[in-house]
Amino acid sequence: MSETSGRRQGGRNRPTAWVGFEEPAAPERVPLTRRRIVEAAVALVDGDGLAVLSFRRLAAELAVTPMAIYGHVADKDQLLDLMLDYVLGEVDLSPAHPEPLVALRALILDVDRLFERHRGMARIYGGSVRLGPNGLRVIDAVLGHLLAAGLRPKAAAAAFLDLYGYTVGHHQLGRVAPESPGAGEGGKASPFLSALPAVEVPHLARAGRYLFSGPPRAERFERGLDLLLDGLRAAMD
Amino acid sequence: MSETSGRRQGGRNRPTAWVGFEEPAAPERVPLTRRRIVEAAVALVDGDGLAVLSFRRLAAELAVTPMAIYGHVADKDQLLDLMLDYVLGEVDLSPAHPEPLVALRALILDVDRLFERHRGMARIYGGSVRLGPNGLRVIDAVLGHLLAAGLRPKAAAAAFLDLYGYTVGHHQLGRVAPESPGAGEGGKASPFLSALPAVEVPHLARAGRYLFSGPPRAERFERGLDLLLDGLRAAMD
DNA sequence: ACCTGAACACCGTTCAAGT
DNA sequence: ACCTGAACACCGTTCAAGT
Repeated sequence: MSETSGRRQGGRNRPTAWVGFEEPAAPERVPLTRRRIVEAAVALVDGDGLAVLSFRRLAAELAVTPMAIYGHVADKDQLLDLMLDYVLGEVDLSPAHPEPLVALRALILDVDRLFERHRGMARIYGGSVRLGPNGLRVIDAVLGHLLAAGLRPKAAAAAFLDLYGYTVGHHQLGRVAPESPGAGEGGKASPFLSALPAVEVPHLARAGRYLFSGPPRAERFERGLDLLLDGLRAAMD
Repeated sequence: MSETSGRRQGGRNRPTAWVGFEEPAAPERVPLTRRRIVEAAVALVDGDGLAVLSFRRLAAELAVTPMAIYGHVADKDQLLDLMLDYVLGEVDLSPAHPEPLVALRALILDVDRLFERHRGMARIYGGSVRLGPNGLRVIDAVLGHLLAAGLRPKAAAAAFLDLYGYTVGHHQLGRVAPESPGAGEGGKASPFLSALPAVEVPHLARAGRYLFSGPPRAERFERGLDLLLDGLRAAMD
């Protein structure tokens, strides 16, 4: 249905004849770079979801043959790694607060907003991911705050996994919504809240409507994050 | 390489001649049912990972044409929904303890063990999921314990999402490991811990080795779960 | 009613060739 | 050095046909 979108730029079918009327020396053909590929891929996923990302679609977007991409990226797995590291470069790592756990809170919330901006990117963690420089810097910053708060290295590593796992998981479950349009990536709705058998699932009938109709996901994330941080603080004493 | 595995049962090439020597009335052709399809799909994913699940491969495993599956399952999305609900039926919902939060802890740990048994199944939550009866029963049980602990419906719904999001997220990040064989689904290693630039990421250099070489994932999960539950308890007073 | 076979519109990726 | 074109071995899914 949207298979012509790659040709919309019109950079492909330039005139063949008309000698003397060509463009002066305009670089019609922008050189393909790894950065251009990754940026186009992220934009594609931001717009239409991770499911539509393919070398062929991406190549069309770049007005290039699918095989041209292989000159700059080894395979699709590496492309996903590069995309993840590219968006992780947007995280603000400057410590915004002298109190380590408060600075950490701000950092994690920034990561949360990142995955809110780039929906579908959190799903990449579902596969096996090779971390790049930006990913390493984010981990390092989180560990830095945890160590500064007084945690021993082993406890800091465990806390990082808890916090980051919670963040990634929240972005997968937080998008499962019933009947709200455009909730699922493919627009698929899950209308399970309508006509619930109250006899079989009485508690769901009571509290179920707050599962998805409550406060927005980002706010719910912040509440759960505070649970984890409070637990961390309590465990330190 | 393993493309012949579907024919190993030998149910396909029965003798055509030899009249009078046929099997008496043995039902050589086991009828295809939705249950058989879902069980085979779960077994396939348990063995080789979610990536190898295809209607064609599944059909080979069942000694059937790919199209035969469509008689019992609408499409691949529905198959994933059915698989998830099938394994969620293995969760023990009986309250093992009079104290609600202790019973809840046991329940969540049982879900964790479930995703440990069926690796790759937690990844299904990355897409849009329609919940089945078993999935609803699990949510209902979690909400029941939270309500019994004294949480108001709205707070119980929020706590469910925190706990379940943490569980699913932990099963995705917890499998990202460097260089350990068979860690990633495709066996892909991520050797980032070797030769880390200590100047750029000093905290990672200090605590990074505990990220993956520490206690096993299940134990780390339990520690993080207690953080959440302690935070819940503290927030109730 | 249930399964098959051929076909369509896609994939990632390899190989040999073009400029 | 960088891009193209054709081809291979896969996908999910539709359609028309078999029994």
